[in-house]
Amino acid sequence: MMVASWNVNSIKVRLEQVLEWLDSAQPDVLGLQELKMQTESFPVAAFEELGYHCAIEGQKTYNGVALLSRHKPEEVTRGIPNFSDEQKRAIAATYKDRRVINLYIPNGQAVGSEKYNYKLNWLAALTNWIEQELAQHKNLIIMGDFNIAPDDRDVHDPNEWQGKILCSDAERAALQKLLALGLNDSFRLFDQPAKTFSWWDYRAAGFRRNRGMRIDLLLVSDALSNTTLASRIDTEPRGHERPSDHAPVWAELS
DNA sequence: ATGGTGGTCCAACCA
Repeated sequence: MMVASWNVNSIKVRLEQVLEWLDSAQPDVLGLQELKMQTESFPVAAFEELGYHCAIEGQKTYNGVALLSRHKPEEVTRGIPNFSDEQKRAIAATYKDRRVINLYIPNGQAVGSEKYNYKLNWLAALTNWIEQELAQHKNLIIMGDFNIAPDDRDVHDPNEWQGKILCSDAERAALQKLLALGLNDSFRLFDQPAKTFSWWDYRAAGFRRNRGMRIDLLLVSDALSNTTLASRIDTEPRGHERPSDHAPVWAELS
């Protein structure tokens, strides 16, 4: 089973690139973030033609997440239960014996800002929810744009980013608290090349200079860690014309 | 040099 995650930064602009990637990579599940489109406008027919079901949580202009899948989604959950949020950032579904959660975690703008506090509150609500999900679903996969670089290996220049947004102690501690529930960063279950990133700023030729961060993650529950066969980042689409600023990340599970 | 690019949607916000 191949699972993948991609922040597409507008599904309208990136539709052809996503269809092309699905056709070549053939994942069983693909989580998309930053649709920037209302649910009713989502191009369902284009994905159904490739044999994918769609579960969508969209909104106008900002945010928005979707799960595309070979199998029919069951038990679809939209948003974090019992957490009031205008911003559409979470969707979950069950496929056979596996629960998949797709997240677009808030960016947080700058440490100490109002958006940063929203991010930390969001992460606290997420952790409460995931604790409940894990109690019900041993086989849990959490994917998405976490907007957190787990540690300094995931940052092109750790000194430059020390204590800044995506790297601050409180964000990293929140991620560690989530992992401590019984989840694993699938990428780090394997040897990986140094300086492997999933996001590069559009500005200042970030991709060409590999000034990136690894902020797109695929977490697998303890029950699934021994069944995880590979976890990679496909940087190829980031070099396309009119690319998303994020690359797709994927994992293969037995 | 404290910017820069890109998406949404047309002024200003978000990343």
